Parts: sequence; structure tokens; C-alpha cells
Amino acid sequence: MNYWLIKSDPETYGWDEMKEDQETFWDGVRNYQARNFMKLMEIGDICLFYLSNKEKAICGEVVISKSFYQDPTTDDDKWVAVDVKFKRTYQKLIYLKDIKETEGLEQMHLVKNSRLSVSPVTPSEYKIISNLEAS
DNA sequence: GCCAACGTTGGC
DNA sequence: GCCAACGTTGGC
Repeated sequence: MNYWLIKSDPETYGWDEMKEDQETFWDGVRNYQARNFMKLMEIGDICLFYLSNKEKAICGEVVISKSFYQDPTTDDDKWVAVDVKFKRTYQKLIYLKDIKETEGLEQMHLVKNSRLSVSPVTPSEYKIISNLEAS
């Protein structure tokens, strides 16, 4: 089982919509690096849901409910989508600012390459983030 | 709203 | 195949 971080602009698709839909497909990724990570996602993998721009915080978790398939929003077979299911809302938002200040998280793609919309999270990073949520 | 960082495109 | 120009993203 793997951990990931997926990014969404709340203006496009926010956490409230995710919660209401319960399940949705994650499409529209047009970046090879992100696409390659999506292809590695398996059912049951946990994705941290990050809100860019306005919030700049991780707000909860979703679970992969279907592994990659051709992105239905384009004819171009280069691109893929996955299905994700709502899991839970964090007790508090974990802000980018705090992530940057936390030891052990400075190597995260989110910190080093903020433009990558899908990125892997290591088990130890996941654990540190869980601790931040509980603290 | 600005701008840095990054990816992509296209001319040579 | 190189690299300049351009577009997009996202933090500030």
C-alpha cells in the first residue's frame, strides 16, 4: 500500500464537493511526471487531499477505488484518470507553512516542487503528518 | 497581481 | 538535438 498527495484548486474542485460526491474520478492531469505516479496507484492507496492557492493546506484523505484508465475527458490515450473515494476529513487543516517547518517533511514534492499535482508520500512522511493532525 | 519555476513547443 | 520563447501553475 502506498501514500500519495493530490492537489486541487478549490475553485475547480474543493473538499466540499469531494465530500458531497463521496466518489469521483480524478482527471485532467496533463503532466507526464504526475501521470506516471497515477499509473502506480492501486486500489486502497491513501491520497492526502491538498488545496492549492487559497487554503494551501491538506484537508483530509481519499482512497483509490479504481486504478488508472484512459482519461474520459480526452481522446488522447496518453492521459489517465483514477477513481477516488472520500475517506475522512482531518480534525484540522495542515498548512503548507507548518509542513515546511516540520522536520522530516522538507523533502516532500509539495515543498520542493510545488507545481507537481500528483506526488508520492513516504510512510514516514505520512506518519509525521498524522502526528501533526493529532497535535 | 506579481513573478519564479517548471514544462512544452517549435525554429534552427 | 539544442535552446529560446512561451504558457501555466501556485506561493507570496
